[in-house]
Amino acid sequence: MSQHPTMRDVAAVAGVSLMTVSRVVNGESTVQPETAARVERAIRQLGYQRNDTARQLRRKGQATQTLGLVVDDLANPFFAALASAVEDVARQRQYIVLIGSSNSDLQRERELVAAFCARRVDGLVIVPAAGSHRFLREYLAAGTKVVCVDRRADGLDTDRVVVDNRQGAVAAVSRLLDDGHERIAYLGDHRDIWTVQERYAGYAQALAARGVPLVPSLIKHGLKTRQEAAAAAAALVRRRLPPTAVFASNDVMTVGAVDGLYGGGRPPITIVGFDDFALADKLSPPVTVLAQDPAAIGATAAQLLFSRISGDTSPPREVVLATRLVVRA
Amino acid sequence: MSQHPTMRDVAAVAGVSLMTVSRVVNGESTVQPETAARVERAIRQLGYQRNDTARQLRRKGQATQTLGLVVDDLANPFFAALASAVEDVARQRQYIVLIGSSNSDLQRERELVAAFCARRVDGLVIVPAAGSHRFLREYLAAGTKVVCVDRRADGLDTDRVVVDNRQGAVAAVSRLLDDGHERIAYLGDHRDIWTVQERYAGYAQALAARGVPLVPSLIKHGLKTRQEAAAAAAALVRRRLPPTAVFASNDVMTVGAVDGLYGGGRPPITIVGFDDFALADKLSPPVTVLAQDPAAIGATAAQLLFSRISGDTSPPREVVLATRLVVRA
DNA sequence: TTGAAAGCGCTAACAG
DNA sequence: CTGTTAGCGCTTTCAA
Repeated sequence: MSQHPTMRDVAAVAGVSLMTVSRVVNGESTVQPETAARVERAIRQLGYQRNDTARQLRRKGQATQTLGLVVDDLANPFFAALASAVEDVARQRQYIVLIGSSNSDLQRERELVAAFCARRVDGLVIVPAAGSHRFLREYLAAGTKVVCVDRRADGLDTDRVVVDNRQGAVAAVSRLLDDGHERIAYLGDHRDIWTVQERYAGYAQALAARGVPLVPSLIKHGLKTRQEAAAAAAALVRRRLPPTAVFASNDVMTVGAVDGLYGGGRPPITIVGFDDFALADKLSPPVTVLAQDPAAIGATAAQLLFSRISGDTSPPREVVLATRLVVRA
Repeated sequence: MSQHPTMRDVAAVAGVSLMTVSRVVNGESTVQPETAARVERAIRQLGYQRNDTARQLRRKGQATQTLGLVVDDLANPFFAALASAVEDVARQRQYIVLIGSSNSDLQRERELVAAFCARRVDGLVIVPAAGSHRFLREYLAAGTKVVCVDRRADGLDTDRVVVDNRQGAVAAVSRLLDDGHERIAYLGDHRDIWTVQERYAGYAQALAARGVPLVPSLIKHGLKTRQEAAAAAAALVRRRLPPTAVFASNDVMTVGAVDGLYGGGRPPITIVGFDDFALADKLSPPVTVLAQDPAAIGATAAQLLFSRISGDTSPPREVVLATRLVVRA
């Protein structure tokens, strides 16, 4: 329960000056082996561990070797995979990662960003919540690098890594139309989220391209949880004229749709969902999905961030990764 | 791209002393409103943001309000849910979280712990990798609080939160025996992981209790990935005398077993797995599981850690959470 | 090869 | 109410 010993303590025990301890701790070779050995003995004896925060303070202008990562919801496997990839890349550069979930709450996101920047992170990877991100400008102005992932940030032009949500949704819904479906329902999260907007736009665009009218009663926006999606899906099949297919705009919606539509002896309704998920191929019938690669998104974002930290000052870039329609019939 | 302005800069602009700026920044009410307003104007003008690392340095003996979290693999939904719960609890206490994955590598775990402690985290939540954790003693001695989760740490007596793995495995396998199974295969990860040991022990114990002999060729240890588990499962059914059931010792094994055993028109083999997973109930046949509550594990661990950080010095506690056998026939 | 002095950005403890 | 002084643990700079 003793406090942390300091270099001064080590110096006293080893009978040298504080500077000599500093040199040994930092592996400088200008210390006489004998002296270094005495210092190292003292270090072990006292259990000395360098205080990196104090170190960073003095080494001004130096990187803190810390990244901040703000995802929407870490418990969601999509964001978990993304976060894991960011951490992997960070590890290779000897960086450590501060993490937090915004839970789609802009205020919470701001608090996390503020807390991370107060700790002087070198860069931020952010899955932006809905709402204006002008507040980030002051951090950018102070030199903090920012890369947005998965979604575009409103009111801010930074590097970002996204997938082609609209084109993906068009492909998925077109496929359903090709297969003869006409009453295709839509299940989606709140439309203030950029990806949700794009995917819904793709849904509408694909229908319009074939002259199929949008049927408001087949369209459910604002679903936040698997349970809500399941309830919405179950309600759809109880209609006099149920849909023959459902387009689910993310993994939570898809799994919810499976909950609501599979089992119970009903003839299953075809589901196509954005985001791949484990065992989608083992359901009966299997679920066709638009697969993204969250690990690739995270890794790309982290690499982009490191190139900025290393001094790249070229104009903001947008990297658009493709989605892959995984047809499972 | 300007550097971060300091309190000194703000003071100069506002025409006050540095201390007055400090007082305003920290919301002390002893500053005359007019002066405070001038300072706040200067803060906005310069885009000043308090440097919390410098702050912590001076406020000695104070908490850094930072937690370190080391999981095995953040991309695994189980650990992601656990991590998310830790972060939730931390948020409520105004703490932020440093995170890292050990990928079952003790060396990597040590590096993460060292990096986190060098940043002077107040406490650590660790999913310990296999191997001796005596190295943690020096951090404990320095006052860092540690709670282990999911697994016991070899050679270290700290607070920990685990589930009753052995009893759970006994319950699961006994259930299979009750249903008339006798040739029950086992698929598991490397036995140097504590949970794996315990679950295998439970498997063996349940068989022994009924006088069913262990059949070495039905037992596959050391499987690390879903693919390896799938291959092992597929190999089992190609035997002359295939097992009639499989006990999968974690979610990766279970999903791999589903990969290897479901579909293809074969009569499916009964699977019982440790860890629940999404849509286990929607497979045909559905998969019976031993459900854990990773969020509860993480939240409990974080709460335990905070009680230690708050000064609780009672002897180390072990919290054992129950598993729940979710029978899906 | 080693050490002394100065100071990173901030706050505690006092003065005024 | 405001300012001055000292110093957190460390590194930079310069001197011995």
